[in-house]
Amino acid sequence: MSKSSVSKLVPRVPGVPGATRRQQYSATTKRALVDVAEELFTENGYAATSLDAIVAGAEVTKGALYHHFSGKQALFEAVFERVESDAARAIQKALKGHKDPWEKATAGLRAFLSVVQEPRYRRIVIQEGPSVLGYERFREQEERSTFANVLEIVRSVLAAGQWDLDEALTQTFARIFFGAMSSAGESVSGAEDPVVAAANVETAIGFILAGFQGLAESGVDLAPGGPTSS
Amino acid sequence: MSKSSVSKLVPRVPGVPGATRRQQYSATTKRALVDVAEELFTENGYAATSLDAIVAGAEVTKGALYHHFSGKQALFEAVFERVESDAARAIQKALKGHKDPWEKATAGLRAFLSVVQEPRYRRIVIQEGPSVLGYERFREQEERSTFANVLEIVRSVLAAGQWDLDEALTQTFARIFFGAMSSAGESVSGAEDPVVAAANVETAIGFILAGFQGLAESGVDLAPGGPTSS
DNA sequence: CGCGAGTACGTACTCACGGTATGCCCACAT
DNA sequence: ATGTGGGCATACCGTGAGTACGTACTCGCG
Repeated sequence: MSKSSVSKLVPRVPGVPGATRRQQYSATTKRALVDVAEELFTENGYAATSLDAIVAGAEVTKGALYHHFSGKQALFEAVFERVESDAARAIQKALKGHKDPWEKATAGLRAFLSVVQEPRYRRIVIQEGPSVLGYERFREQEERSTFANVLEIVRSVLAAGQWDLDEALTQTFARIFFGAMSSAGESVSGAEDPVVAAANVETAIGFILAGFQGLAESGVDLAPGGPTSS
Repeated sequence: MSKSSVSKLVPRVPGVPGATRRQQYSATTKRALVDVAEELFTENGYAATSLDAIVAGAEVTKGALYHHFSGKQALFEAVFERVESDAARAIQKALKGHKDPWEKATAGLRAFLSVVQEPRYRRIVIQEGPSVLGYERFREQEERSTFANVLEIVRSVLAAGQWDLDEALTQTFARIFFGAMSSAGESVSGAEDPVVAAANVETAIGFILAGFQGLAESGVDLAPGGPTSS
């Protein structure tokens, strides 16, 4: 009863429904903190970025920071999650509209290559992520964002090849491709000419995919210890 | 003249030729520092390991540490280089004796998979390396050790397939495989049953290699934009 | 409209840790 | 035998993460 009329009693602000002024202000400073932290972490790295610099950039004090986050690492995690989810969204967007699994794969590849060239993704996710979060948390996070996309692509490709593998092997394939593309991303963003490097990567990966297609057409069976001639 | 009789004038110790007692003592403490640092870095990570703990473990003081190393990061680099060179040596040893490039590749794969399961390699090189050393230094180091081995394998495989690619594309292939194997190593060491996981990895990689062999036999040309059907 | 309550911060401090400055001691060359 | 410098120990400093506590303003209610 007393709650039913909340929408009238509490002052509302157009942008964010269901929030009081206090909550809005709070959310604003929290966002400012994450924004500034993302920028400074990307520029100077985690260790070299002091909380003082962050709160100064956000024009607040440490009291505010420690009100919203339990510490420096928690703040980093907030930044990390945002960068990761943005990346995952970008990739997912690129996947949409492709029905053919091979096209889907190349589209996903291109999207991933562009994501992996963003400074913030490189620095925060790839470079600092494992060290700051620890390997376990890092993998958990990736598992349900970027890696999930790769896994989906691999599934569709494997399905297209009429291969029916168990879950573990599928995951292994996905891991391998994920690592391959991460490394590929490095060779792109580290190159003096990223465009040429990106073309090389697409050629290389495309060639691997072509090998798969060839095997699919010739109806090779995929089982442990199978394909290798030894 | 005065130098010609050095071998008689300076006290020698059997184990290390050409070193005075002082130099030996010095080398011993330096080694102790690196040993303890490697252990603690592996256990608790870089940030969570204090210099006080290291010097206590090595039974020296910070004066000794700063005499041998310019700082914490320099000490880490010494540890890093040792772990990396050990890994490279192990892989190179596994490569010896194999003439057939495909056998060589699988042998290298197995060696790499075992290396990547060592806690110290995982923690110091993979997890902390990029963050502590920075991406540039990290890649420099890998370039001339572990990655060099992968590159060599890729070269021999490509040569066996009669493919003649330019340097950039070869490097790209090597990068991709390097990343693939790194990731594969994770899925092995992170699995509840590493033996099964390792078998899965070998199956997956073997399958990719089989795809290559298939393409090689059918004489596919490898050029930018070539193999993909799109 | 005021008023108690609690949220959202600000301020001032602590303490751990990386790094530095300085001095001592003993092996080593002469 | 002796000075000299390498090899280390000790004492100190600055920075920065985290904490304790104070304060003001918003909110919900009578």
